[in-house]
Order: sequence, then C-alpha cells, then structure tokens
Amino acid sequence: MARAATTTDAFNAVAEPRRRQILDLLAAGERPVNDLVAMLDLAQPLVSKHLRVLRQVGLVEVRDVGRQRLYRLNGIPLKPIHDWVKKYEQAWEERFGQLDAVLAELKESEGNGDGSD
Amino acid sequence: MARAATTTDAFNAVAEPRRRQILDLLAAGERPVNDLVAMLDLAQPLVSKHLRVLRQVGLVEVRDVGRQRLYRLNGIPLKPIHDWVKKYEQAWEERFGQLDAVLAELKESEGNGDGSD
DNA sequence: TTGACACATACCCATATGGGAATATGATCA
DNA sequence: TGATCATATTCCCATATGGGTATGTGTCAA
Repeated sequence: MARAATTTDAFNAVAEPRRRQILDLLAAGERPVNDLVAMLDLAQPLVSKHLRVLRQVGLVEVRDVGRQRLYRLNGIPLKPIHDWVKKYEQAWEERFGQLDAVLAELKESEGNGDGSD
Repeated sequence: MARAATTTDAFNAVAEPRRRQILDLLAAGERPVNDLVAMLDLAQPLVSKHLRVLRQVGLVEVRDVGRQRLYRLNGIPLKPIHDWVKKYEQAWEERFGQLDAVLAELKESEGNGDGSD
C-alpha cells in the first residue's frame, strides 16, 4: 500500500503546509478563490486543488455567489486532532521542565567557575 | 514536487495512524520494539520503519539495553501541532453550537406537530 | 565458535502526491 | 451571440510512501 490519501482525514489533509495556510486565511472570514491565490502567491489551479482536498475532509465549505465561489472554514474536523494531541500536553511540559533543569544546572556550574567547558 | 516527506515534521509523521498508535503505546512508558510488534500486530520491519520516522522528527528516543532497543516518547515536537490546532478551538465550538441550535429547532417543530417531514 | 535472539536495513511494488501547463466549465456582460 | 472573468479539471512527471520479504548487524548464551 502507498501512503494514505490526503483526503483520508484531517490529519492527512492538514499535513500539507499550504493547506494550513489556507485555513489560517479562512479563519479571518469567507473568501473567494482569487483572494487566496493572491495571498498565497500560488498558481490558481493549485489553490483549487488544495481547496478540493479540504472540502473532501469537511474543513471548508463553499457558497456560490455569481461567478465566484466563497470558501469558508469549518473547524469541526480539527477537533479529533486537538483531542489526540492534547493527551500529550503533559508529556512535552515534562520535557521542557527537564530542559529547564539542565540549563539551570549548566548556568550554576558556570557561576561556580567550574565551567571547564 | 511530490508530497512532503513523512520525516519533514511532526504534522507529516503523525498523519499515519500506525505512528499515532505507537506514540499512544509509548505514552504508557518505555518499550522494546518487540512489545510494540506484538501490541500492534504488525510485521517487525514495519514497526522499525515507523520508529525510524518518529525518531527523525524527534518524537521518540532510543536507549540500548543488551540486545533490546527501548523506545520512549518525547512529546515536544507535538507542541506546534497543538498550538496550531488550538487556534481553531473557537471555530468548532461555534459550529457545534450551530448544530445544537438546528437540532433544537427541529425538535421543537416536531413537538408542535409541525413535523411535516 | 556457533546458534539464537532483537532489531535494522535493503529491495521491490502499486499508489497518490503536489506542482506545472493547458484546457474545460459556468456565469456575467456587451 | 461572443467575449471575458472566476474557478475547476485534466494530463504529465518525479518522488516517496507503506507494506512485503529477505537479509544484515550486533548481542547474548552454550
């Protein structure tokens, strides 16, 4: 088997930085494709393709207005990511704590003139 | 260009469900590869490959003990995911709120006998 | 030293990717 | 109707994937 399709779920869809950018832009409000093209400095077909992926996992929705298509964010499919990653909050806080401790020790031994490098 | 390498960052590494499972197992504590193989019911080489990816993005660390290699979790690279996705918390809560409202309306019209379906 | 164990790596394959370029679709306007 | 704008789709390509299978590497035991 190959890598799972980008349209499999939000995890895969959002692994692509461009698609995260698009969501970030849409977080400010509904936008037509050409706005996104301009803001992303990306070829229009590519933006359309990314939007297609995002639509397929439900992260964006479309509304037709004249000849424009207005895309808007739907955050709901992001919740599973949040829920999964949140479980590890303690894990990285622990680690940062350990780092702080190590740095403090280093600093102290320096202060002691023991900094034999 | 093709899809970004799975080893590019935690976003890509974690898009693969098997790798999330591995992290979930390691969250309970350090484990040798064979434990993971047994728990995941996955061929040993595949587990090793997934561990390699996780190691390359810093999500796990290894320690050699005799002929075993004990893997342990490092949550730090998950923090950027958390930070990114957290921005959207309000977005999905809004949506769920809208859903609730719609459901409540439906229920009410049913109660009114207006459920003309 | 040989064998068994724990694990990693190498190789093969089908697959879908993201980008580029060209073209199709659909709506508005003249 | 034809022209133009806004967007989507199609085709091409290099690339890396995840799984499978086979083999390499290092450690311990006899």
